[in-house]
Amino acid sequence: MPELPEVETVRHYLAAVLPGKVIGKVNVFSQKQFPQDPTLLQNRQIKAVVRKGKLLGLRLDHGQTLLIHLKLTGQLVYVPQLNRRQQAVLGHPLPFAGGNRLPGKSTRVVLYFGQPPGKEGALFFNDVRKFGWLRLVSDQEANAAMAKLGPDATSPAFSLAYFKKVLAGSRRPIKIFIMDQTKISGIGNIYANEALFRAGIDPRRPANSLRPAEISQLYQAIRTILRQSIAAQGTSAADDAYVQADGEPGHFQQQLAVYQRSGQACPRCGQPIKRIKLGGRGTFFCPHCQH
DNA sequence: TGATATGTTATCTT
DNA sequence: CAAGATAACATATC
Repeated sequence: MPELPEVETVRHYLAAVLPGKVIGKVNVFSQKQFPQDPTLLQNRQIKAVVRKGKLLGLRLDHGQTLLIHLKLTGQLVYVPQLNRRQQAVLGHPLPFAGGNRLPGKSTRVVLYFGQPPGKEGALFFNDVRKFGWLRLVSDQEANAAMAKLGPDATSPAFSLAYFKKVLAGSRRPIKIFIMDQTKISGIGNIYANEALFRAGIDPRRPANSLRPAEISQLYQAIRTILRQSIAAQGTSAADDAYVQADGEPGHFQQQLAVYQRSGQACPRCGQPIKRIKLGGRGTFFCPHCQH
């Protein structure tokens, strides 16, 4: 699942290779996901790669930004060298993209860089479930879209004081609350479960029922988990399409304590991890350690 | 075969 | 009116 650490890992990689490159040919295989005229991107130079929460943006010249959301199964893979048929061959199969060749079965949009197309590499947007999207907007519109999101969970704007304030105003289950992108952006199902385990808090607790010490623990847990996952290049869980921008999986799945571990031993107490549904979503926790 | 998983948003309900 | 709950989206997998 591309959540904050996964999107940040992709952003970090792309920020090292894309700025300065000029978009040449653009292929759109799924119009629903990029409904605009592909030629609008032609001959445009990439200036920077930005992110807030799970939303990515390629800042272009002419005061425009290509916003990208990976949703559930989106992948952004950059390949520096293409063969004569404009194909990329990776060292190993790409989960959900249908093998190790790009474009593949689930490739939806391709941006080719340089002239002839692909001479300076290509960026492949793959997405099995077609929930992800690309949208070219003005910088102002991009800023507005990002302003609609709550403070990024890794930014200073997400302060303990802010967290206390917004929690006080909601009776929703704490797990659902911390996944609300308008309150805090970047936390999805994996890290909501992991942060609550680390903080020892039951995911069903009403947000406004947390005591100051618990809020503090959860705040620290969120920051720690996200930092550790970014350091591990994100989580490529079971049945998860997430890969880094070079096509390699992340490593944080090795450190997961509860996510997708129902029935297995809690790493702290050894009791089995339980799975319930909250807001229609899978929720994993240790009934013995989380209250 | 049909239930399941998932992030976000539109829409419905309280 | 606002907060909260739920359906819808797409598709591979079990």
